[in-house]
Amino acid sequence: MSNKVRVRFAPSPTGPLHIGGVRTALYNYLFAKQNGGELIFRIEDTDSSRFVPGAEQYIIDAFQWLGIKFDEGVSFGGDHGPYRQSERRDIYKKYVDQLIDEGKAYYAFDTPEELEAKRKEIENFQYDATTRMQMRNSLTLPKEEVERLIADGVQYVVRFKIEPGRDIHVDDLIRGDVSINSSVLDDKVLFKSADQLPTYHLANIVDDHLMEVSHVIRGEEWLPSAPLHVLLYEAFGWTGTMPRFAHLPLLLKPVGNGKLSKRDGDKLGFPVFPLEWHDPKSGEVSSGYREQGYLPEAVVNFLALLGWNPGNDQELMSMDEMINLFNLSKCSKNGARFDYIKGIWFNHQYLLKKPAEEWVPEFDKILKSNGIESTPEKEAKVVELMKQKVIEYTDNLGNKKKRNISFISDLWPLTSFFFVAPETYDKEDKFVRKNWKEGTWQEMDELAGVLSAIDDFTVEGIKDMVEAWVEARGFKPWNAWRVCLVGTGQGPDMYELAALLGKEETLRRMENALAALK
RNA sequence: GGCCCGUUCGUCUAUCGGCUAGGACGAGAGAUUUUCAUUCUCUAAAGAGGAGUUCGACUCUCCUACGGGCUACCA
Repeated sequence: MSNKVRVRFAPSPTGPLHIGGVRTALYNYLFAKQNGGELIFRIEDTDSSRFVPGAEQYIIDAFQWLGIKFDEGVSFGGDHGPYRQSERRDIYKKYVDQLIDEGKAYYAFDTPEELEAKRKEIENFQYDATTRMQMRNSLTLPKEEVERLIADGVQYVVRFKIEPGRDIHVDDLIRGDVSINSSVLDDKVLFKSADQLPTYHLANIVDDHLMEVSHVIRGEEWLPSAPLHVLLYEAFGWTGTMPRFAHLPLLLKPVGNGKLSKRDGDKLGFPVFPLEWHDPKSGEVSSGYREQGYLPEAVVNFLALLGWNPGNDQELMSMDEMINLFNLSKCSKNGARFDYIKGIWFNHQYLLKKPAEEWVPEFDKILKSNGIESTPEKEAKVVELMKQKVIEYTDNLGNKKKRNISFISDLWPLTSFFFVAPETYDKEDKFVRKNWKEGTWQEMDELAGVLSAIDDFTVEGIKDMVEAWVEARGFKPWNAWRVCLVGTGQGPDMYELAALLGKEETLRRMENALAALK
């Protein structure tokens, strides 16, 4: 085997991809790319009862959206296939038989009912060296009977025969040496009778070996079975090419105890899946980061920092930077609470970095959903407005104003005044009540006159004229003026606002307001 | 219950024996402001507890507590 770094992400197609799985895949990707290696996409569909149609495609789509690219695997090709475990039955059969022939595994005929009875009979029952001789298997039954049972088509599983009393060491890249005594391990089922497929453990080892996987980077939930996997490598005589292990800490609930689950998302209102998922059976819809308006770069950056950091204070990183900086030994060992609030902040940061033009398509959708059809004329204005905003929002252009935009959709309440003129004026509006007093009408009537006389209807042009008038008359017209143009206390600076609306629209709104608020 | 892993501000984390324990999110306060909001500045906020090793421990060891995971013919 070459020394090439080859890692894999191997989900089971049992539903939408959990955000924790996304992070695991991301770390695999970063590690592979940093080392000039390859990332494999393998589908572990050895549990036929949990198979969910559409899940596989969902996972592929999710990674595409996130910008995590695979080098080979299901839908990506490669010469280590097939990459779907359900298509590798013959391969597994061969290796299982090998273990049986060598006496490292055995047939077990115990029915689920018998096992259940045993569990009731013996407290903390475990199928292992202490109990297997009491069970019905090829170690206790005469050879002839075993052959007869098999010939009769009696259901059996294949169990791994674990020799007790050995300390097994797993050299984990994140946790260091983890050791466990083989006596606490049970004789794991390697091959299931129910669907005639191997269990995860067997398929995993065989595939990783055959696919020349060099590093296994996976969630901490696999740590307890890592010693079993080491034993399997030994049993096959593959110790020399055994991959290195790295077990990642888990993502925990934002509040309360336990690991992050779909329920938490529902309860606190954040997605736990990258893409929206429509469950084919229940019809239930689960929200996705993409549909909620998150940018893939933000999601990736946010997730990367949940369990890893570059060792300094840097938080905003592009994928390339992360590939550069990633380091398994800088991964934390303890579980990370899923702080979705910070995820929103990341989105905010990435949104500000995006050129205004790139906001337009998304914003356009929001306009449409609010009944604003984009005419060519309006389209141009949208872009202009957004550019204006981005300039405001971005420090380096010297503007002191910024707005808290975390999602494109946040733009609507902030800009709706531009697209929707106030037709009726709500006199009970707190802002209107406060700023529309005796005499205001006359002032605004006067202001309308001033505005109509302005030829240079730009921020500067309006400002010059209005300020001169303000100076001469000695009152502050801004809030009342805002009532006229917006109808309430929203929007940018008044000069900016008027310039944005244009002379025609500004005067139209002044007229409307004067008529409505007489 | 058994086994394994972990434990620094509310949260994510920095520190790889020298710490006045740093940053970010969030929170609070003040300032700015032509509305809403921003922006700026500031503040509060942590080494689970107990033993040991050491000149010195957040960093190493052990115990306890707590948290997490696993304990299926699921992955």
